[in-house]
Amino acid sequence: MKKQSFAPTMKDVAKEAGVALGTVSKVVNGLPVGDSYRVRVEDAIRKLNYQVNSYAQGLKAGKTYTAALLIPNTIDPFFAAVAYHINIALIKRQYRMLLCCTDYDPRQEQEYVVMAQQNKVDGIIGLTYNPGLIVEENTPFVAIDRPMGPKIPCVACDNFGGGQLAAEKLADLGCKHVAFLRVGSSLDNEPNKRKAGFENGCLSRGLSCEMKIINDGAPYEEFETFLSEHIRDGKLAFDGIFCVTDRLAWLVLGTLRRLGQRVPEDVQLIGFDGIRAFGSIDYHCSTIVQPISDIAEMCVDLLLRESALAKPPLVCLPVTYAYGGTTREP
Amino acid sequence: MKKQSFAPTMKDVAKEAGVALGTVSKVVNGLPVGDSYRVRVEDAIRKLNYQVNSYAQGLKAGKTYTAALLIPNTIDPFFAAVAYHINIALIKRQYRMLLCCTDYDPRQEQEYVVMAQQNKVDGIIGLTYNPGLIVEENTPFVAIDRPMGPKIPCVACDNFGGGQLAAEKLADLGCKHVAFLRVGSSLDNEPNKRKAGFENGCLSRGLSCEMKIINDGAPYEEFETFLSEHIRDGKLAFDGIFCVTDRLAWLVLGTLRRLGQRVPEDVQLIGFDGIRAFGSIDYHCSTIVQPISDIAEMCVDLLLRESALAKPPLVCLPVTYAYGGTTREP
DNA sequence: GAAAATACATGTAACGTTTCATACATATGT
DNA sequence: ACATATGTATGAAACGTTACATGTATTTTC
Repeated sequence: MKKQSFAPTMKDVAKEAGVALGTVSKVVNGLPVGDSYRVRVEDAIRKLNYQVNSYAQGLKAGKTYTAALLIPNTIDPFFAAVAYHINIALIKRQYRMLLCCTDYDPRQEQEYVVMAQQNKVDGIIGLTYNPGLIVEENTPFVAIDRPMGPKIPCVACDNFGGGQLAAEKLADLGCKHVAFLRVGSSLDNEPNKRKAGFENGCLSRGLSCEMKIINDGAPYEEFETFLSEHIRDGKLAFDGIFCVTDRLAWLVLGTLRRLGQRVPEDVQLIGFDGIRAFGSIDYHCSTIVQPISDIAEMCVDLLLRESALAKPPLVCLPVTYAYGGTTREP
Repeated sequence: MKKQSFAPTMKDVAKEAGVALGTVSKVVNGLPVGDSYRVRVEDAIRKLNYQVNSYAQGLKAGKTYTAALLIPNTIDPFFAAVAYHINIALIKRQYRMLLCCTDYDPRQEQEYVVMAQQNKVDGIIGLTYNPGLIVEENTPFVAIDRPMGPKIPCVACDNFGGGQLAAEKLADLGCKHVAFLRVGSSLDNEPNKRKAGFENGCLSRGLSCEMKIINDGAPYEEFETFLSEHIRDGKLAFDGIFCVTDRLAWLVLGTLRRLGQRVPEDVQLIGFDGIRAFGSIDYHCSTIVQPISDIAEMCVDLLLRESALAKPPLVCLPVTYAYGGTTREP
């Protein structure tokens, strides 16, 4: 048994075409080769149905043209959207994407980073809320949304400005008493910028604001309890609500309706992320839109840029407001 | 410049530990090595922070421990769920997943298949509705949901049985006049099994059934038009509706409410897929559940099985019915 | 205590590619 | 017609790993 795989190699092509190995390599890589040689090689390639072995290429080049994307899962529509746009941005540059789902598990996240290093992926783009993640110095890594330390570039949308924008919008739309709802992660001890921005916006616009933050393990019913406790004689104490994500906003929208509150007549609702679930207007909410496609492009740019930057940048991309039916407009 | 990459190799480790190259390899692969050698090698590995280069491994072994998953996108929650479960199934077997999003584009799909062959991924799992896709004989390929030809195994849920089950459920729940709604793909000329099963079920249970199928390019408003045309004096002509996917069911749920129909009081609604969007009861519908995790396991089993089967199987996994608030129970 | 058997570290070849110095053949100049 | 210059195909080395045949040191047996 000479060969275990039936796949033809460059050597086979060279023999078939009656040329040297190097000549085949040149043809495959589009380097200048005499025409008579070129056609002979091309014929042989077609005849044998030859495909380059990119693992041999990778070994030689020390490059793999593959990048890993670390996200918690593909189920959450926000992560799914990130995966989608990162994939597009990588494909544009002839890169492939190794998708690594971590389920928020720090152990798995660390394993994936090591695995990515072993695979010699050319870099890692990580959307993780794990501040303890250890990334080797020489591993190209770009963080999404959360800064991972002084050595690692991070691309995020303007979370603070988005929170502020939400407050201003609610103020513009006539709200007086608003609430901020959030599901916090127990692993994530960073102060929430959307909350900070919202608070700041409320302060400068004179809105009274109440916060309700539950932990990620807690049942979402806590929001229902919170809201129902703020209803007196059928009337909710808030005329505006800002939810930290669209996903939460959708849930709260259902909760509010179940509690007999009309949206946007009685209470206006703004989410964050700009996820258009299923492309349906039924699942819209008014929201602060993250420029996910720009974020993806920027991540890939930073990851694949030839020269490492002296100081890794913290990129902050602008957000916009989009009407989605849960506010009193237009 | 001796080395372009700073990553240490087995040779470096061997030199550091003062042992032979082969000994390092054995330690790395857990093969029996004398204890004194083992500790020396392990120390050297730690000291140099050595990581195996799996591209060299792949080149040597002709195996990459990577499989490609071909799906249209990660945005559709059904595809996202498939990606999630396939990933889990692959990880269990120490495989990694290369995710390839095709956007339903036959050209891209074909490109990805070739790319996958070049990468020498050990196999491809494809969820595609492209009957023209050319897959080389010797490329391990498993299709999800759609049979791709006599040479390629396919794993699907019991679509026909699911359609039938939906009809039976609606009949059991007292429906008399039902409708089937579907968004069809222009590329996909295969008869729809869910539709066939539903028709069959309606026939055997004496339900009158109307079909409305729009093409994937068409605006979803056509469903709204269709439904509103079947309302006379505020009363819908149907007391039960079966939608070909949950996604469509969610849309139709919104449409029905907008048309002043109560679900499930006036009309009962059943979807298909069993996707629990955002884990929220607000976005549930009663549905025929695909065993996505079983499908994923089965795909990976078939893909990685050592011995090729004489006749590639068409696996059909059973579906179940799940109550989700849009039918009159319990 | 010497010969045979065992155990295990060693080092080299091979995987399929790219690259670079070499060699050859053709074209140019005198 | 001869020497030089040009262009281009050639083939060997190298990338980092694994596996196997070889060699050496230790243990066992009578």
